[in-house]
Amino acid sequence: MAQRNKLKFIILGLLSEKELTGYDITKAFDSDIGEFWSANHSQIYPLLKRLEDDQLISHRLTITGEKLEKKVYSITDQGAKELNQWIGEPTPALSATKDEFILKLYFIRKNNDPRLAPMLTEQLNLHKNKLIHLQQQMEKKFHNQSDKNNFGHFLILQHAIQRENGYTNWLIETIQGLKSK
Amino acid sequence: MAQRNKLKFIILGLLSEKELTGYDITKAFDSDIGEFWSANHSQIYPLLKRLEDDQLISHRLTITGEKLEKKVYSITDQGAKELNQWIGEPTPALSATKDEFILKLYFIRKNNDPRLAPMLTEQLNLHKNKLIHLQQQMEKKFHNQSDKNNFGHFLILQHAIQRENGYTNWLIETIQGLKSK
DNA sequence: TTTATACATGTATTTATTTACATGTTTTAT
DNA sequence: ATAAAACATGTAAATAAATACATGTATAAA
Repeated sequence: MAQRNKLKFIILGLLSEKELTGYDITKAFDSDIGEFWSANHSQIYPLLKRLEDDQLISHRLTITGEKLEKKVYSITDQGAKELNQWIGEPTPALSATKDEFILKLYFIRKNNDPRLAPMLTEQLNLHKNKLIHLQQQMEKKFHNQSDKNNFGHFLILQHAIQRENGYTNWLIETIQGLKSK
Repeated sequence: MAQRNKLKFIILGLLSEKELTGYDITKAFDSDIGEFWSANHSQIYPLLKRLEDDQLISHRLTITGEKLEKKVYSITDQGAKELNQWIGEPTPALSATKDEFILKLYFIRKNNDPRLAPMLTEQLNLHKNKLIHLQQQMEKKFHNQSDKNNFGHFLILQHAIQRENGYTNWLIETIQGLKSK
């Protein structure tokens, strides 16, 4: 599904906290943001250029070592304005969660299909690992009390943990249900 | 995120149950399949043509009324083979769940941001309605005992209900948490 | 010291997806 | 009878996103 330019707002959002290079932004999708969005550097670099043309961000050059040039991007007032406008807008659409495993499951008609157990077990492993990873993130970033300056991040981590917990429980119960037949 | 041709398998999967027109397939995304995937007719019609070129499906013409032509598509043996191969393959990737609301939440830093309560309430309404809709679907399609010939569909409905239940509970608790401050 | 890995930034190509354009028929409600 | 809604099938254009191509630097490990 071609999203309506959410990536633009992700970049603005990341830059609203601190200045970053294109590489930093790319890396963000391997950690935090990666829990709920994905993007490649080949999409990010051209978009940075476009956002700068639109005066939503600007950059300055720095040199690392002898000659490695970095473009460090910052958000402009106009960029911050657009970001906050987007956040404040209603979010009425509940987009379909495109989960390939669920899709495959839909086309399995019989409860004695021999592929069911291995499929469910594979997913259980994946979601268990994801849950562990999320719990570690939570521990690492919000150990005892919640960081007052990243409340949204705390909430989405909490939500993701809750979701993966539910997912694994459903998988476990479904696997149990298969065995008792 | 441009998916790796999942739509192809959705079409094959739908046709593996019964023959359908392009219009029928388009409609499927408004109901069942729509819970976890989306597609427009402008994507479906050209793909039907391509799948027929690849001999995974075939069609016959029928006339409704005086002259309304319909192309009724069926899956071929080769198509069924590819479908089952896909279902049997591992599904190792856990794709990011692209949820615009969660994205916005991530960029809210302060727990006293005035936008939080209305945002959470809006989502609570959406997810409550979705939950009700899913429960109605479950009641309608699998009333007393589960249909033995649509076990996968039963499972994904169960999973979706579980997920929306968790989502609404999390929203309710988060809204409660905001008030007690 | 050399090698692997991470840092850093781009472009090109292909594919996926959305929105809009375009046309006509049949059925149902008024 | 007529109008609205649903049925039915396409194409065009724009945007989003993935994969592959392309190049070079800095740092950490062996």
